[in-house]
Order: sequence, then C-alpha cells, then structure tokens
Amino acid sequence: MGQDTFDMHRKLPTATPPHFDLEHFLPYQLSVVSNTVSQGIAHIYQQNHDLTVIEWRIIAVLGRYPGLTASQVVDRTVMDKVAVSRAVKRLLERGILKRITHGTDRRRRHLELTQESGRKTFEAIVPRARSYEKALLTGLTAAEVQTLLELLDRLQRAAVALEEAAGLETV
Amino acid sequence: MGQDTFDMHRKLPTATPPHFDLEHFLPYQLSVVSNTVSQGIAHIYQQNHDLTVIEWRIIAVLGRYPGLTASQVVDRTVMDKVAVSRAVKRLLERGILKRITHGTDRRRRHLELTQESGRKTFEAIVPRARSYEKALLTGLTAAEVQTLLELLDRLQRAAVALEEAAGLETV
DNA sequence: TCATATTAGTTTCATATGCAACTATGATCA
DNA sequence: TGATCATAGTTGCATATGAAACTAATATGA
Repeated sequence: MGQDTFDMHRKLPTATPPHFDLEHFLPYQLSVVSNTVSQGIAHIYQQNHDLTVIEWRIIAVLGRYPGLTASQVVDRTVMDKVAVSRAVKRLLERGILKRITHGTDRRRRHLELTQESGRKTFEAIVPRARSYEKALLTGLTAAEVQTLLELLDRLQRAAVALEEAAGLETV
Repeated sequence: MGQDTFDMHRKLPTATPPHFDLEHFLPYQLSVVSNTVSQGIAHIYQQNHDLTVIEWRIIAVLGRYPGLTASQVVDRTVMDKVAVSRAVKRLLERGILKRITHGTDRRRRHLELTQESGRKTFEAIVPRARSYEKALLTGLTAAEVQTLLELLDRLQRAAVALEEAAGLETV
C-alpha cells in the first residue's frame, strides 16, 4: 500500500485522513435508523400487549412456523439463546405459548401458540405491525422498497462474511 | 370491532391475515443487519483499543467537532444522556478527553480529544473503520451505495415523523 | 432581589443482558 | 456397555442500561 518513504515534510506521512464524519459512516447510520424504527415498533406491542421485542419475535416466528424448538427459534431470529429461554418462560407463564416434549428425544420441547391467548395476540399484532411498516414505507415506491430490501440483504451477507473472516484471523 | 355474528362456517371472518413472515418484515431485517454490522465494527475498537461503541462515537464526533459539550454530543449522536455521561467520565479518566469549563456559563463543559492519547486513538481507528466500511460495501456499486444511503435517510425521517405522531396521540 | 423555572450533567436503583457454567438427555464408539 | 462427546435448555453472576430523581449553575419575572 502506501509507499511514502521520502518527503519528510508531508504531515502524517503514512495514513490518517484529516477528518471523519460519523454522520456519513454507514454502520452508524444503519444503527440510528434501526434504533429509531425498533423503538417505534416496540410501542405497538409494549403498550398494547405488554410484550418485549424478543417476546413478540418469538410469537411471530411461531405464528408462522408452529412447533419449532427454542433453539430453532434462536437460529431463525438471530437472537440470544438466554434471552429466548427467558422470554419463552415468561410466555409460557402467561399462557401465550405451550410446550410439547418430543416423544423420543426428550431434550426437544416444541413450542406453539396457545389457541386462546397466543393465537389471539398474534392476530391482534400482525395488522398493527403491517400498518406500521406501511406507514414507514409510504414515501418510497414499490421499486425502491424492493431495492432497499435487496441491498440490506446483500449487506447482511457481506457483514456475516466479514465476521467469519475476522473470527478465523484470531484462530 | 369484529362483527362475526353470522356465518359460523367462515374462519376468522373480519380481519387477521393468514400469515406473517418475520424474515420479510422491514423493521426486523433492519435490526438484524444493524446488529451484525455493529458487532463486526465493535471488534475494531474493542479488541484494539478497549473502547465501547459509545466511547468510540464520542471520540469520532469530537474528532470532527472539537469543543462540543456532552449534551451537544447527545444531540448529534442520538445516544442516551446517561450513557454519554458515563462514557465521558471513563474517557477523561483514561486521558483520552479533556474538559474545559465555559468561562461565563460554568454549567457548560466543553470536551476535546487530548493531543497525545485522544488524537492518537482517533487517528488510529479512523482508517480501520473506513476499511471495514469499504469491505462491507465491496459488493455494491457506487450508485447502489448512494441509493442505500438515500433510502436509509428517508426511512429515518419517516420513522422520526411516525414517532412524533405517536407521541402526540397520547397527549 | 428573591422565588421559580430552565439547563447541564450526575447518581441511584431496578431491570435487562450475556457469558460461562450447569443440568439433563441422547448419540457415539472402543 | 459404559466412558466420552454432543445437544437442548436453564441458571448464576457480574455488568450494562435507562428512567427518574438529584445537584449545580444560570435565567427570568413579579
């Protein structure tokens, strides 16, 4: 890379650019947008159903894929194992989930929404979540939304790849 | 709401869409990408400089705008007041920041990077942060990056607007 | 000019979080 | 078989976080 061996008079010979704008740094922007959106959407299930984000996500994923185990939920949602365990516990206590131990492998406990409370909660929140999303995307055309989703997806893959590369470095 | 008094045979008469895919829900996708990226970039300053994300952001913003007060930092970075207060304290102790009390208004304490440690840390991290960002965006064309930033910006404005609307509702 | 309001920043306290260590169950293979 | 490894999920503990209450300094207005 930089071969500035001579010219003693230049300031900061090797690297170090003069300035850096946090506001235009993608990881930062991403974090700000994500936090703002998360906070907004959290109101929907916090205020109306006394659910945390993690609890709602578990409900959402079980609404779509009933019978997943806790670890399958973790895999799908990229959430912390402990956080999921605790949230499941609370949802069981509240009667929103039920848990069925697998017949032959008793380590596995399959999770489902209960018909009464669970399904009802799911069905109450979905339209609200959808309408929040719709409001959020009002200013964008369908094509722009499509582009955004695709770019986010590519970014996610790149970030995962970088993470793996960094992980190997240390090993 | 639900007026499903007649027609006992239809399932879920009034509303309630049949399913909901968390994976294709924008707030969720955004959160996953943001977390992955944040975690990746956090390594840079965690491992090499023992800094938290908040600490690094404070350094970054003061590198660009020396002399901001703590509350100006809060405004610029959309971070928690308490978190900033604590991070500033730690950075002062470590000699990365210095604090100068305003002459006439002694409530105001302006913050700057110290020449030795502060500036040096800033200048060491900036190129690493930039190269992470570059690696992250490798798969995208310049035009796509531009589009992404613009769409994120619009999303942010929409999210803020929604937040304000929701706030007023309650009042 | 004194009571009240405002602004800046800190501390307290209760809760959230996450790593690491643990329990329980099942798979493997010597 | 039974020692060891692997997997599923939970718990303990130490730290992080954030709302609300607090201290300190300044501004305002009767």
